[in-house]
Amino acid sequence: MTEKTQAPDRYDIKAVETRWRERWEAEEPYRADIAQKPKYYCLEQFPYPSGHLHMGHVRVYTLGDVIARYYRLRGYAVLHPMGWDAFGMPAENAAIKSGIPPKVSTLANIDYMKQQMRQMGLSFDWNREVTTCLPDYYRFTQELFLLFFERGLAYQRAGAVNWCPSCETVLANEQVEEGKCWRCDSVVTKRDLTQWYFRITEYADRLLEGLTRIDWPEEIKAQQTHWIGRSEGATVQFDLEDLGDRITVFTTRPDTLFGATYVVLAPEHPLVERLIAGRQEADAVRAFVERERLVSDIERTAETTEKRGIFTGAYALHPLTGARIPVWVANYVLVDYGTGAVMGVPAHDQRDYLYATKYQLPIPVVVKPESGEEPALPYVGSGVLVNSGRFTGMPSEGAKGAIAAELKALGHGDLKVSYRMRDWLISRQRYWGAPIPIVHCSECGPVAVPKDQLPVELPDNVQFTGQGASPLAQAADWVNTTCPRCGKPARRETDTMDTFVDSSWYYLRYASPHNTHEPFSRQEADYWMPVDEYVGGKEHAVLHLLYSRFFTKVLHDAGWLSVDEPFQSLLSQGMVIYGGAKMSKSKGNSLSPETILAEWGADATRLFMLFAAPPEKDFEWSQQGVEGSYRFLQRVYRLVVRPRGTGSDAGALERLNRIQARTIKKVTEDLGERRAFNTAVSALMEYTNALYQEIEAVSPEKQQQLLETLAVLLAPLAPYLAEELWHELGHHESVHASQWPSYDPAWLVEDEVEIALQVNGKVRGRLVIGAEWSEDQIQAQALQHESLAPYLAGHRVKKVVVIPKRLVNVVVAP
RNA sequence: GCCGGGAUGGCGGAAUCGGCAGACGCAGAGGACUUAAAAUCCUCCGAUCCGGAAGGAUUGUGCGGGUUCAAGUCCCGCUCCCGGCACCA
Repeated sequence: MTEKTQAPDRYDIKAVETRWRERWEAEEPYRADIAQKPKYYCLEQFPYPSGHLHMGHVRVYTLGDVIARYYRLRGYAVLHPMGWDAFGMPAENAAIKSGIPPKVSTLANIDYMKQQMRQMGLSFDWNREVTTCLPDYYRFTQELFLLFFERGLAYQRAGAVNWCPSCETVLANEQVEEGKCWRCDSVVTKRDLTQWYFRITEYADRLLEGLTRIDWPEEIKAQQTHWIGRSEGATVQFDLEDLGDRITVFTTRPDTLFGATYVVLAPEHPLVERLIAGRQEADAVRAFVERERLVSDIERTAETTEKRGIFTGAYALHPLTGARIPVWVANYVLVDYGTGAVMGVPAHDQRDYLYATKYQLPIPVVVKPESGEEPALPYVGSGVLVNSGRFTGMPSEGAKGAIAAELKALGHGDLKVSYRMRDWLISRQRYWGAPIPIVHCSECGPVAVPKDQLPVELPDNVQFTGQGASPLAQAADWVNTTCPRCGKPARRETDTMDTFVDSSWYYLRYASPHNTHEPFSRQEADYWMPVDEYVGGKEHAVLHLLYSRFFTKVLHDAGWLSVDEPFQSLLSQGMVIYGGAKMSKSKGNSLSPETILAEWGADATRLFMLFAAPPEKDFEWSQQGVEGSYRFLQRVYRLVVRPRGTGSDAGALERLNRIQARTIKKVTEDLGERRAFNTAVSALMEYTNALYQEIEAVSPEKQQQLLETLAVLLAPLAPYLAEELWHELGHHESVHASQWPSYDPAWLVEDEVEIALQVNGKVRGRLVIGAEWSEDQIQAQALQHESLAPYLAGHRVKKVVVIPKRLVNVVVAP
């Protein structure tokens, strides 16, 4: 009995999804075009093509897709593109193992992942796909490098850098987490190397200021603010006794200057060697410096590490008192923050206090609390200056400026702002990245490759050994070239760029993906930018998200762009959890999107991810949970296709009109403003339940209209089923090209409301009131209501609070 | 230590501007349909107590205070959990 005369009670997910996927791909309904209507740029962070989507990708692309589909239905010109962050080490490491060239494996991975995205029903405009490892993209990455170079924002510098021994390359500061490589977790060591940097510190204040103008989660803004680490203070210069030199320190507490009893240099400070030359302390200091240099960064910068130091034998002169104070070298001073030197003020700094106690240096108090009592040491608060020459008696806050001014007048210091953030180290000693477009000439130095010679393409004939320097260095016929300026023999730069450079501007390339003569056109970028909603993970809070803001500001300054912030709003989604923990292969709790999509289909998978938690919270996958979403979709399907009776019950019609209006309003707000997709889904469930209750009591025309509303509201969330229902309802165009429903606000106004009757705040009864009732009328009815009688009898009514449409609270004396 | 976020039934979560806590779903219980099961449909479902039941009382949003007619929501003081930073002068 396979014969089916009635509508089936379930739909075949695979058949439905295949049918519409094929049609959508043929018709390309998601092409973004500049149009005479408001634009909406919805972007999700593009993936590294590892070979397979993971559940985190499924979540982030679902969230973005809902937003994109919603705004399309609202009539916006929507840009919703996708691409590939395709340079990076995994492909190169795979090449070392397997011999398959990175380009080959990467492009194959892209093909597979693209097919997975198509299966998920994601509404990307594939005509705008960008792939950062292809020359038609990275030639512009190189062009942007040259722009930075011309503007003095890209420069080479020698110095100690972070080196990941496992990745065989250097890392930027942002890419070292607790002393370990962000990618592979190896302990990072130091190397002295000449490397390329982007001068992001020049934009520190603008990066801070911009945060006040964008709609990002507090959490992410706080992380960036802290990373930038702006700190207002002063420099103070201490002349060295018997030497022509001076030591410059940075302090945030110039008010405590009179309490400085010693000066400390970082072990790596360039002055150390000059200070000790010829002194009896020299050998001991050198030995100390050598020892400290070997200590790893994690240990070196841990707060709990014991403070160790050594006296250099040299003395400095206090700039205001002229006192002789000893110069030390100590492990707790960092060479790359401030000036790499500090003044030791033991009474008013925790670290200096510990140090001075250990080495028996004097600890004079120069700030006392307002109350005048003796402070417990170290006293790091503000107060009034004591023992501070002519500044004695001054409040410490005011003394900061006064002392800095005095120093400036004497030529011994000035006000100064320091930042924690360092310049961005972008060189990588790896093959699979965009080559830095520079030629090194022995006559002219580093010379920019002229624009018309871009791209500097990666050579194919290289060996991947994973050893030593960039594999590019071994490609002799590639490395050896001529100087673009003088024509003499020269060598190409063999380092490639950090892949974060590629991803710092991809959102602009989407505006002009086929432009062959510039990275993007200003006219197109100005139409689409800024990104209205950017969806991605929190792990990029100070990496990609900071770098992209920096790029946008530089391009704005160069006149290439009108905006100076790339991402107006940021939706930062939580992790996908399974079995109580973040998924990982090592924990054996990973879920494969392939299996899940095959079992439940894209719609149920999407719907469950949206329903089970708000976007920014972690989301736990559960088998029973996705079953619930699957059941709901089947229930909706049955509601639409099953044979239904009809009727003309005026009460039912009114109730259905009301819930229809309420649902449209709720789903509109939840998708559009609140991004509360979980409550949007629950509203649709309630609507569906209500339709089940009494849709048969109204006319066929009203039924059609109620169900059409359901299909359109469901379209952003479950695009395949919505399309199927839309066609079941007799339409021939796509539901995704239809219009978001509107509602008559009159239906939101209830003409009868049940309110709570409280006595002393406790609910004791209920009362149905008419919308037109006055407060007096409500109060009168409430007071005579029989349910309150036992509670009012024998008590004096002190007060009656009437909240229209909510409750009446009668306050009685005990 | 500092910064940010959080804590609500057995579970995920809702309560958007101080106004009836627990929407919606999951799990569970009962019932209908079925030869049976699945599926589906209907009902119940914070805790404690009273009651045969209908119903009622008390209590309840991490803890302790406070403001208010009214607090999950506001204020003060804590506890614990998650995330970030961590000798940054």
